[in-house]
Amino acid sequence: MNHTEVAKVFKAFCDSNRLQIIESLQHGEKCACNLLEELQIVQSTLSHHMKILIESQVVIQRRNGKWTYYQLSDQGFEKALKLLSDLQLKAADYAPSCQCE
Amino acid sequence: MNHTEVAKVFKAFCDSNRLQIIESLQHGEKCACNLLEELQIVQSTLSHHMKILIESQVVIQRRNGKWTYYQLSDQGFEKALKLLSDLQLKAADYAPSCQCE
DNA sequence: TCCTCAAATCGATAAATATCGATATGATTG
DNA sequence: CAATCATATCGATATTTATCGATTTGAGGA
Repeated sequence: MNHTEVAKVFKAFCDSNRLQIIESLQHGEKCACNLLEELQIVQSTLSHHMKILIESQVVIQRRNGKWTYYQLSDQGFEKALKLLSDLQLKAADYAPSCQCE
Repeated sequence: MNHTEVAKVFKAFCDSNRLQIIESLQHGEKCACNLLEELQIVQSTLSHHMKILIESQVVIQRRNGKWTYYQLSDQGFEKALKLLSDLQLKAADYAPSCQCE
């Protein structure tokens, strides 16, 4: 996974509205209309954010007739958590400080 | 911690250059001059990214004379990991799907 | 004290992103 | 099939962010 793809995952958590959407989905599935009621944005803006959340894989969508339901993806979160912990300090092979001079 | 503050933490992981800096620091402390050699950016741009990384708390800096050293903060990463897992699905009190109709 | 050098800040510009209103798409209903 | 409704896409604009060159700041050394 290259840097651009990793960045795409964490982009999910870099916007206030997306964080609010994620929190709203913490307790289960919701349809777009419910999310729209809770947020101070119009429908096209919500659609934009949902697309980013789905691309980051932390949200999955399910269509039922003319309604679309969204829910958090445990798998997506595990993936993000793994990416994050992979970025952490590798204490085992800690190298000496650089010596500029 | 409000949404804007949470967003600030994850902003660290949303840019290719910052991800490269983090990876470069995985094996220990480095000074700005070393980072500058590795990246295809000028000094002022590096300084900009280091500021964002420090604000996100995943990097800490140490000044020694005229040199500045940067290293990853385990504490900062633990904080980010906790924030991320706190955003995850709360399976315990899973609510029924919304019923639009 | 003056000069040098590393890092931060400033100012300008380019690129990316968020937002909205309008329109298109695609499924359901009458 | 035509109308309706939920969602996606489009086009325009505003805001944010990344980037650079130039300047400032602040510590050391001559």
